[in-house]
Amino acid sequence: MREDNPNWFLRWEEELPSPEELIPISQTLITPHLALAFQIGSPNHHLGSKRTTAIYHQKLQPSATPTPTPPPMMMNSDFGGGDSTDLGSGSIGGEPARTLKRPRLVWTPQLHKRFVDAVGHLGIKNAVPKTIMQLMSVEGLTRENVASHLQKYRLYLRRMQGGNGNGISGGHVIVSDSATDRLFASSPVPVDFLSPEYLMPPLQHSYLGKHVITQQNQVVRNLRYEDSDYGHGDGGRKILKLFPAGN
DNA sequence: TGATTAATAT
DNA sequence: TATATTAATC
Repeated sequence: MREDNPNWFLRWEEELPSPEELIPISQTLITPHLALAFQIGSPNHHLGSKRTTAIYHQKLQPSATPTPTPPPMMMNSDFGGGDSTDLGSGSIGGEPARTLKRPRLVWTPQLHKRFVDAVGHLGIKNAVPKTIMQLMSVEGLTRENVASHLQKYRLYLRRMQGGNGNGISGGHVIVSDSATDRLFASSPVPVDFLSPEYLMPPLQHSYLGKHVITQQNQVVRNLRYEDSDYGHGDGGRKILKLFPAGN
């Protein structure tokens, strides 16, 4: 139990961007499937695609082919060197963003842990999508991904705080059995986020700065795309999966 | 401009 | 169901 150990939080606080947990990415992550998925200019009339908003630059396109042609990707894999995050930048090969859909992100426990760790290290004041995203330093992760996850995460915290059904208000341990909460419950909740000031009042300002990022950009994680039709074989949306370290 | 939230879409 | 997107608002 964590309540018993006054240092439990100190510990996980220190373990944040532990590179050990990150896998030294050094292999190609983009599979032919991926490439295909991205070329989804799609032989199939992408009718109904009202939103062309999702613009995803093709960094996987070695050749300058503005046209949706499925080139066997193969952007060399050895970017395991020191490239940290390029997806966020938006300009890779100088290729302007293409209008491609970003694969749906899967929040694996590992990824979520990173998220929680980042939040814990940032503190209330700085734990906003942008900074969280930056601290997480995961290639391909967008501010929106984080914002969306953060929204859900906050709802989770709130449920717990109020209900007190499973969570422990005063304490720090939160236990939930709801299938929905499994992911969230799997990681310790940053003390800052348990603060009533954070959960209750919609106050926008008035928080004084806490510590800011201690370690920054950890550099990439293992990234990989997977094929699977999420429930309904709908359009055939691809899923982006970030694998746990050591995998 | 970016963050938050709720609603809604996929 | 989980995640994405959008719109309204701060």
